Amino acid sequence: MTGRDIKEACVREALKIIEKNGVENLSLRHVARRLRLSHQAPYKHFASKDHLLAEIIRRGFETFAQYLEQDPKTASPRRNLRLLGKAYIRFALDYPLYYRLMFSSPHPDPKKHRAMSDHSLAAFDLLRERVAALNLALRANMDVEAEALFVWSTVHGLASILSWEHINGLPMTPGDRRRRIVHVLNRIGDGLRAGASAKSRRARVE
Amino acid sequence: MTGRDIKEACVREALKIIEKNGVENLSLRHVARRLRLSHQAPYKHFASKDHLLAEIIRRGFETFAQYLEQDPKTASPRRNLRLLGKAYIRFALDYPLYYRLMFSSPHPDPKKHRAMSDHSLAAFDLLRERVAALNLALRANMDVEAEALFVWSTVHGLASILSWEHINGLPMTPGDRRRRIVHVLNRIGDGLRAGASAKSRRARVE
DNA sequence: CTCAAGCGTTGACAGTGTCAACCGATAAGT
DNA sequence: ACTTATCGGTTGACACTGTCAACGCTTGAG
Repeated sequence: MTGRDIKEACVREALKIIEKNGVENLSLRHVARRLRLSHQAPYKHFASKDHLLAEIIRRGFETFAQYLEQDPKTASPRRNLRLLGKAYIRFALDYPLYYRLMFSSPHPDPKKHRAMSDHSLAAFDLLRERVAALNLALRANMDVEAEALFVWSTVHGLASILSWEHINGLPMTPGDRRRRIVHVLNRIGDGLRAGASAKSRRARVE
Repeated sequence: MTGRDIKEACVREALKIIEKNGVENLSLRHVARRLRLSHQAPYKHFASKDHLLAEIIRRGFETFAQYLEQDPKTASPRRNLRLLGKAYIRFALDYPLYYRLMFSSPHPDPKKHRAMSDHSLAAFDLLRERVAALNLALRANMDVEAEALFVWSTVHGLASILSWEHINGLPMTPGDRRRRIVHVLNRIGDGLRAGASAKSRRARVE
């Protein structure tokens, strides 16, 4: 084993350690020990501990992007938006560890962090775009930005709660979970429908 | 300065450090140094670093509970639910640091952690109760648990995004922010309305 | 007056991130 | 083909961390 293999092995081993001991107990020396290498070996592949963490999170965003873009673009804007939401949730359920690292952990490295939040912003762009498409198709007069924030909030909140409970093992059968996810996604649709039909009365009593 | 004062000072100083350097760079020795005490002094008041962190988070949940319960109970269940949502958001905006520590950080101490997640569950209970009250008042036939999860998801997601951006300083004027918050809360109401009027067709095409 | 407990101290130890120096193999340039 | 620089591994050292152990003062209870 040499070269890029070791880099790969570092990432893999780091993920195992995070999964078992939590991200706050990750240590490069531990990684090196598990790989039977000297404590400085990982530094030949990552400039610092934060760089290793950043790489892990980067991969998280990578597969996240794959999830979000993998869904087929159908002819129905409404269905496309829903597929995006489902993909988002599916990612959070498939990779709760990644999800928590990406969205519920103190990020490292303000410089790399820029690249990450760019990724995150790209996801939001995708969402905004689909909301805009829906708006166009319905000939409605949505406040696209605000509507997108609503969708984003709900989906992100649901994903957070699910990935949190997924770990915590709160009592919720898979059937229940599935049903409630569908329910929440339905409510998003309901909200948007209401927004689309209420064309001009943007200002409402608070 | 002695006794309980020092305990208080530790918490205060720890908060300052977290605010400046992030929670992952908090160290008891640093706290002690800033207080011109020996490195072991804090251990006379907190059994471990995690216990200090747990105390900080506990206080977060405490004022969180105050926020959620401070709003007056009006006669309108709908209004009550909305007030709860607003209080939730207000807390996240007033104490973004607390909010992130409570909901977006690796928690310490699995034993204390039980007490914390109890607090969090208590908040969810309050929400569920108000949704149930709304359901009763409307003589609707909601799936209260699912409906509450919808509300919880949206509010929590919005609060997360806001507290995240609040730190990150993303371009959003206070006016915009206020308007969008109102918008999202309106959408929650729209979703619930749709749920209340669709009494029996619980199962819908996914 | 004794003495135990509370609360501060110093000292030590293992574990951490990271800098510096070293060293072999291997690829490049002359 | 010989030099040489770079890559990727090594050991050693440093400052810093959490935490245990032992020590001392101060003070209130018996």
